[in-house]
Amino acid sequence: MKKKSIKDIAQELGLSKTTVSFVLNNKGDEKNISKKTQEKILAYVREVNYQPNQIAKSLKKGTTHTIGYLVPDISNPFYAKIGRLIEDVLADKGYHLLIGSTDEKQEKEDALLNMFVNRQVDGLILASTFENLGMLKTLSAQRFPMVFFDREHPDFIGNYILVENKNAMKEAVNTAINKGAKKIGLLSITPNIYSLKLRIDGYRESLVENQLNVDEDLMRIVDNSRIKESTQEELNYLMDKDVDAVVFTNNQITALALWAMNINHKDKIDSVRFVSFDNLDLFDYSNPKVNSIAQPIDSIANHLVDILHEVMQSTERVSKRIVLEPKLIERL
Amino acid sequence: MKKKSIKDIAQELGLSKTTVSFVLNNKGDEKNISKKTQEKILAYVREVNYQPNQIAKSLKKGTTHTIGYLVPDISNPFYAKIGRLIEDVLADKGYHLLIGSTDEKQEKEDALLNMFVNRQVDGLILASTFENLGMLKTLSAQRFPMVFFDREHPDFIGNYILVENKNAMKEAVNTAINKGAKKIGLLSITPNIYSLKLRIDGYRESLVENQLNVDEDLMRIVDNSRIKESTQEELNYLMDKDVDAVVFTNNQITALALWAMNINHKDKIDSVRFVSFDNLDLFDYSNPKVNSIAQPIDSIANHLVDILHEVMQSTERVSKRIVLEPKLIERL
DNA sequence: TCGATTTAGTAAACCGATTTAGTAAAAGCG
DNA sequence: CGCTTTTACTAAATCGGTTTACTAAATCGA
Repeated sequence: MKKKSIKDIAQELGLSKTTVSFVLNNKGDEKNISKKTQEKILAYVREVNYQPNQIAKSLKKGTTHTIGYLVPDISNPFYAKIGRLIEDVLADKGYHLLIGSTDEKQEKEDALLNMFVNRQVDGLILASTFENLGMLKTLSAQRFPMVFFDREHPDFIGNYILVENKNAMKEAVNTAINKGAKKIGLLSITPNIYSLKLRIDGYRESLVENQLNVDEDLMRIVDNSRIKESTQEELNYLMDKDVDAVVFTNNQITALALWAMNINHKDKIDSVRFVSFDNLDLFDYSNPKVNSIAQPIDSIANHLVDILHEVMQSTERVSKRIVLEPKLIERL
Repeated sequence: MKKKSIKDIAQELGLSKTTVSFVLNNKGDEKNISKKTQEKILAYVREVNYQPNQIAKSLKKGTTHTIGYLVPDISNPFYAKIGRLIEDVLADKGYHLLIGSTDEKQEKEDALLNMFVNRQVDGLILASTFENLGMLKTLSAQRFPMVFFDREHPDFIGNYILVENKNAMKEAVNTAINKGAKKIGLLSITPNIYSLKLRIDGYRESLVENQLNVDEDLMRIVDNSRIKESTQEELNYLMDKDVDAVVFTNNQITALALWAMNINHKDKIDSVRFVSFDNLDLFDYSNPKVNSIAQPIDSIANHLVDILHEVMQSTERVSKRIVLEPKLIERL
């Protein structure tokens, strides 16, 4: 009992494939198929629960109703949540997600981009590492529908949904200073991404504005390839220097620092102030609590889908850059 | 400059589609295509960076190298992590993931299953709610390659990768009792899933074995449809009853309870003992800390892919049920 | 030297849908 | 009644690959 094709249906009803196809695509009236025949087809199709082969459809139509979602790591809560929100919005429109995690590695990103293109996805939503602009520029030149988020590259023009990085970080650090912080360290993953640089700039500017000493030695960059151990080491370094606050440039490093803090510096948990770019629910009940800059994920997801949809429709080139305001969540 | 097809390549080289296809599929030698021609084709293909259309390939071959991943919520850290691990293992084999979240809703699950089948995925990895056995049984009867995890249904025979639920929970509760807990509450999402029932059974059995009073009133089921508020209410209830430990049946509810605890019962944080089925990294630095039953996610992911692969290869029906041992992580 | 085999390749069918271009019969019209 | 139009439907091409069945030329073997 293999799956029925439209050809089978047509044969069994003594009609042509064409007629059946027309009716199934709601073109029965337009194509002058009699009500009776339409009814007959629909009834039969319902009876045998015929399901059209989407692959065949895609081949002919050149559209797959599939969107590629390319991020550094789908299991990072930020990307996972955005992914989930996008999934829901897209599902309403009949689109589904093919996913790919790059681990920030260019080869993986390139391979995945190729994979997406060969599978004829209708569009891409991506948090690219922007290490290989060539490939992205080629796609862009071909008008391949793409919308970027979370990260941007100044040399790449495209559709971006971003959040304000520098000012949000500045404001968050200002708040920490107002609450009494005087010696503020920074912990970041390697800032190969422009957004991270901006976040670090925000930290710097806040210190300057508040006439605090900008000490490069308190700005620690962890080694991405051994991120857990490296975070622990760098946090230890900062705690040894007796900082009274630590600023983190993304949620991943904050979570790791929380872990390290509970292992090595339980005594200082109540005396140090954590500030994180990106929010995590757990900051509500972590030890220590964390002040965080929460990206408006619902809004990001909605904009991503809206813009992508717009790009997929329109024939002209569109390049929108939408910058959303994150929200500072104060917990201590 | 539209994408080149194999037909274009053939024309441009003065060869037939057949020859080009043979060479591109490494059948050049077998099909007696001369070395010279093979070289010519390969060189040209490299030069113009020809990428075969996977959709066309899929249509002809009847295989898409795509696996469907169906879970209640891809943004739940447990499913997200398993998803990520599976993604990596599958990518090595040239497979990629199409995802779908069900929100535990049967209609969504059915729609997604249909979607997966119509898109001709080669296999499914699923944490089903098992509310509509009909659809699953139909697929199973058609030998559709499926592997289930996280949840099982006693009336459905299939491939399962599970963890020991009852005994693991019993052991975890035993440990809490040994450390001094005497009045132990339980908080669970609606246990419509067999695994959850088993976890609750484990809790019960531990109480019985330790001659503690089994008080149904201390076993609180939250309302899934307003899970956040309901968890808060039920936690309040338990705290009012002065329990000295709370057992949670999955990570989602534990995280919510941690949040509620920090809002309403800060004073009791150090005097209450949390035990959670499912681990979360954050339990290392949450307030309070949480003893958890960690599922062996790497092992689960590897088994899922292994078994799925096996099922996809073999023509006979296979039904394996693999039960892995979770690990108790003691943090307090 | 002549039939058999090997070499090197191709034409055409096929996967399962959509879509264009067309036809035969019925209906409309003056 | 004869011509046009409409109705109701279909044959065949197409999307871009793979695969089967075939052929012409070169080589082999006795």
